[in-house]
Amino acid sequence: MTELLKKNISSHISLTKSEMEEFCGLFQNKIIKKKKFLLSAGEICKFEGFVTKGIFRVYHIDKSGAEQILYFAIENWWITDIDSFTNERPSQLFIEALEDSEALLISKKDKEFAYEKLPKIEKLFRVMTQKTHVALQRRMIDNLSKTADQRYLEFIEKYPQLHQRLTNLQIAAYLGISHEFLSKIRKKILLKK
Amino acid sequence: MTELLKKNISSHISLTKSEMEEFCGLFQNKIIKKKKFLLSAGEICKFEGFVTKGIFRVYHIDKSGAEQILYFAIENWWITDIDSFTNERPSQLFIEALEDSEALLISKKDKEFAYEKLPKIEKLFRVMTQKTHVALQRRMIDNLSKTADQRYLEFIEKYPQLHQRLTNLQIAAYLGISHEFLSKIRKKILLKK
DNA sequence: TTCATTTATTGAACTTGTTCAATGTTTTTG
DNA sequence: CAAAAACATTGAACAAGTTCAATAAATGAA
Repeated sequence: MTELLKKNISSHISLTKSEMEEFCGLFQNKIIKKKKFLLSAGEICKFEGFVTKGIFRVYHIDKSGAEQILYFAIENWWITDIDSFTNERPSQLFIEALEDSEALLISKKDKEFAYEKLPKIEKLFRVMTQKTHVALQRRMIDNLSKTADQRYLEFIEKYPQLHQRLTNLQIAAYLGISHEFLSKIRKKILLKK
Repeated sequence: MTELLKKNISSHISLTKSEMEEFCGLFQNKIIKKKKFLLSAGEICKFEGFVTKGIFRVYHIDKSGAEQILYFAIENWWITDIDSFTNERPSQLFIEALEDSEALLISKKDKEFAYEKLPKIEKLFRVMTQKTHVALQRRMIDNLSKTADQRYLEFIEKYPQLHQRLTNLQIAAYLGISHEFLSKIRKKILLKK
């Protein structure tokens, strides 16, 4: 059940077999049905999770009720509200399953235990956070400099497997545009082909 | 000379006096004159830096020649191109001093030495990267959901000391709008007061 | 299968933001 | 100090993106 997790960890750092077993033993499998929430705004995020099945969206709802999708997570991706989890403060985010999904969760206490006992775990999360940060920097630059057309085209090119599983409403909330405008962009692209 | 650095580190983790001395001893002071570059796109970023004087801008130039500012760094902030530094690949970013500035720099080799010898340093950079990442997530959400007016007002409110040292061109490049439009926003705000 | 709900498309009017060009202001630098 | 360079403002025309409302299409639940 933790095969995918082990493979993921191995892609970042190297652990001995027993270290790997010990660390992965700290995770608990959780099944989340479509449209159910792993986290809601206002709660304190009690877990860091690794997706083994399905797909999640991590999003924010602003004062006017509009949704902004921070990221999607499919199999082999990690999910958490890093701010709420590390600082134990109420989350501003929602994490919702978009399909029947499963994730392996680790609690804060167990994660801290791992940091103490296995120094390489500290490295694992440093490296992963760095990579996530680099990706977000790129997205930030793209959002500052590119039109919605370009961002949409690059999104479907970069995540072909992902965009097929999403509605246009969700993609629009990720790109930061209205779904009506996304519909117009899609039409324009179709006409050009 | 490393007083500010020590204080900064202490705000994230606790080190013994000798650990602190050893780690801080790995940094070299560098003076960068106004309009000079600490890093240019195409180069491999050889340092991670801590600003002790002045101000830097970290920015990207896109294909059409427009600049997007990823962040500013004043005294007590860290600067690097984390992607180029960790993966030793050509940078896409420029780091330029906007005033006569100084920074304490650590090389990759010395930083890796510190990771090996002082496990707490691993924690230091994990924690710092997490905080930076949380801040960038917030900025991403703001950029997806707020108008330029709101983003400008929040910027000057959040960084009052910073915005006074910047030109409107630089603030516009950070907010992702043209400087002409920023000028119009400023006028509108003045009229309202 | 059918009815209800969610999702997608379209058009028209509107708002936000850009571009370009001209002009004035401030800052640098020789 | 004077000249040059960089910065800021403004207006007009335009492009990008939103909002609202109507309709069609797809999906899901009973």
